[in-house]
Amino acid sequence: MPAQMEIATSATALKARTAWMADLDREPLQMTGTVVHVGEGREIFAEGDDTHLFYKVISGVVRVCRFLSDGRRQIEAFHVEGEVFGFELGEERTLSAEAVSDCSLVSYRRGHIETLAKKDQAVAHQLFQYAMKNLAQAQGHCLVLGRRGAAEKVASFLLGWAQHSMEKGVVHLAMTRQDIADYLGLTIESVSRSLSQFERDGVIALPNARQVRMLNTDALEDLVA
Amino acid sequence: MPAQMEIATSATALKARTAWMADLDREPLQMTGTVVHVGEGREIFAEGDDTHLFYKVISGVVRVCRFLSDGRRQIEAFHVEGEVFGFELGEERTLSAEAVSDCSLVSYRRGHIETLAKKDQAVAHQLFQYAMKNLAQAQGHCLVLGRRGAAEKVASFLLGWAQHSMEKGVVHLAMTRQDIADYLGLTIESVSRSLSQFERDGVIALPNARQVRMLNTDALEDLVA
DNA sequence: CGCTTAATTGATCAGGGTCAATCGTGGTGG
DNA sequence: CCACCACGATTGACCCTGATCAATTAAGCG
Repeated sequence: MPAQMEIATSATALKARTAWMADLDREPLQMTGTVVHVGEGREIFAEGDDTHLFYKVISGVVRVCRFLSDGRRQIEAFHVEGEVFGFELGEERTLSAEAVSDCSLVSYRRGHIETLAKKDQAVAHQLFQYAMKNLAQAQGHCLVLGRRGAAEKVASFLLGWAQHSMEKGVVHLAMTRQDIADYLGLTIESVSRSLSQFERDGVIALPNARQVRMLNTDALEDLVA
Repeated sequence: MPAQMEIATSATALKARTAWMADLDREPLQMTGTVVHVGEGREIFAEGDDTHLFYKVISGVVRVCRFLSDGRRQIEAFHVEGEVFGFELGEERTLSAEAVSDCSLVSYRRGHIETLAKKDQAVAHQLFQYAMKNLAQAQGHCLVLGRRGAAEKVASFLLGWAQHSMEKGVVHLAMTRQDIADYLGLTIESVSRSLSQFERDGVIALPNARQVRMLNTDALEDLVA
């Protein structure tokens, strides 16, 4: 368990109705977790770690990834508020996770939740839903990775990310170009070039590297087809 | 529901201890399914279909895939004996499935199983396990798709497939080159060239297009790293 | 105000896509 | 039984996209 994660307070002690508790009634996991804060770039867990904890994102963005022996990195998924990540079948992790931005998470004890799930079918159902959500995400990711063109991939990523973090037509990218590249199986240069090209085509505007104004969503959707 | 699937017999009526029932005791889904046979190349379900059925493979190989509007196909996964496929979150399927070879499957009614799962935690747990298995598979697939080289991808596929169907050092490929290509995000030609190169390098032998004799597994594993 | 790191842009190159021809094999029908 | 056909697989030639290498710009931050 990484030292850089600071335990803020037990979730059970939290009285304030914060965002992650917004749907209390439909959230059987509510009372069982511990809130932790993780600074930008910090490790949440690493390949080879024990799998006895898993997490739910309260705020911030998390990347889950795998490293190849030659140093390349494949980002499996970005996780945002409300999403659960970090459960695996085996005892030992095959993936690692880091905070893309400062994050607040709830950590759950796997064994504890499994015990709960045995008694309470609502917990079991919730767990299953989270697993399925992640599965659907991974399958969508496969589709993007299988796509031929770099522009297609970047467009696909933009549209997907826009669904999370668009505000008045402006998407805030929490992650670096390198993160995007590692997510899409491209190089940083290809990502940059695709974005520049979109801007030249008047499809997006880039007020700064982290802000994308969506000018012509349809054009992107045509690309993704 | 495709007409080409012929219902053989209710699973509950099956007395013979066939392979798919081998681990009866650990299989809470055992008594609830219907056995169907699907001929090679036949559709099992299509994008847009209802999700009220899901399946378990008794024998044969199934491909689960998605079609892009321009006709390209991304194969999400190949499923073999013992694997479960075809459950999705929504009411409507986002994926289609076809028989790569003649298949025997058990189909389960989603609603029925969900009712069971509410009463029997063992069923719920089993379902969760299957979902997680598919998740792990999809994540592994992402890793392969993200890889740079064609040879790396093909090597990775061969090693993965060998774990299912190797027999005395010979792997039988149930699928065509096109299937492999669509699974790996390559063209048929690139797959063929990679295999030919492996053969020239003495890493494999290709007695015929569907048989691969593994001569130097280590060399392949080095490629995949 | 420099220093550091991220991002963009340009030039070149190689891997894989594309197009096309050939080979091989299994199935069918004369 | 064999000839032919159809389809999958292989091989070759060429081209294009994206990787690589390198230089420049931009943006935080002490």
